Amino acid sequence: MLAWYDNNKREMPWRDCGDPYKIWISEIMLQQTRVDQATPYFHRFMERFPTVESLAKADQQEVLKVWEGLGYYSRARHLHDASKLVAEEFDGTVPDNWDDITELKGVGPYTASAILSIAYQKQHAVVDGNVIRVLSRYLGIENDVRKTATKNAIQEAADERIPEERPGDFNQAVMELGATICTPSNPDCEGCPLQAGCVAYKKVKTEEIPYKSPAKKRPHHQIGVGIIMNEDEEVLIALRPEDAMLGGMWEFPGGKQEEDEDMEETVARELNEELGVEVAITKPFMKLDHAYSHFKITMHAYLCELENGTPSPNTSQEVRWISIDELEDYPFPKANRKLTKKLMNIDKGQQELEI
DNA sequence: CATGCGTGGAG
DNA sequence: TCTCCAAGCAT
Repeated sequence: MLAWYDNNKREMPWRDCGDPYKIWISEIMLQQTRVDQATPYFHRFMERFPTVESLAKADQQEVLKVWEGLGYYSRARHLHDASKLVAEEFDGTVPDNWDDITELKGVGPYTASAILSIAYQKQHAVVDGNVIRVLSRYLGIENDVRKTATKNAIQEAADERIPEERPGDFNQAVMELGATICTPSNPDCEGCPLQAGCVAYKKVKTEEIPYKSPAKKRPHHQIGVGIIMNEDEEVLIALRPEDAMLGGMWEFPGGKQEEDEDMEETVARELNEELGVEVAITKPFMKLDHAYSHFKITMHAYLCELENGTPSPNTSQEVRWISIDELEDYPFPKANRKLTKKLMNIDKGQQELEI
């Protein structure tokens, strides 16, 4: 296993650096995220926040701005909170033991094991999606891997096999094998160093194992959004509640279409509920599809004008009028970012025409 | 213990 | 276009 890894390991941001802070950041970013997607974010993050102290001193908005586009934004908020704990309670050093490190927000069994084994050579086995796939096939575990009980059994099996020597490399080897050889479909069994002892291979069951019960279908919602523009060509944006989905990110106000309601009515109603104002719809601006983790939307955005009232943050932390130029300075989630990009492109085009 | 949380790439 | 899935965690 280790010999295979030494000959086949890919370039990893944390490899050979041994810096617990870098490994911590990497592992948080890699939760539910592919290496290729996280890598550029890792480099930008380290450039902006090179030390625990620099991260602990930063504003949450700065952290979320660097995280923008990576998703699962609670990871960024929890990481930021945890950096303050490390700075204040652990002398700026990432803890090197289970009890302390699992006190950090966002650090669960996987991340704790990864940091302790890779940064500190401690004997803790990681269990992630790759390990679940490799071990379920290798051991012939046919139970539903969505179940907690099955994952617990795999954790036990991994704990029994984590070696005293090079535990971090062993963990990375299993994950790497899962990412490159023991893939979900069409695994490369002929190139696999574990073929001889693999139950799934012997039983010709690599397609049946791991067994996963069917996922629930994601509902599809129609969302109406209002881009309110004032005489100074500023637009109104709202800061989402801390503990909500996309918490701490900015957005254009809006919400779900209700039955017997056309989309312009939806926008007017939502803006009235969220801001306490009356608006007039100026014209349709953009329609786009987007998929979140557990539902899908079609977003219908309209340009609006304020007719009555002063916007107040009824359902948000804060509302703010900003110029089109400033939109890029604020952290927006993906769907809203598509709207700001179009606004910025139009704005730029007009300026060029005026010149 | 089950469910809610983003996004982008692959098939 | 659609579904699945990827180095999980908090609640």
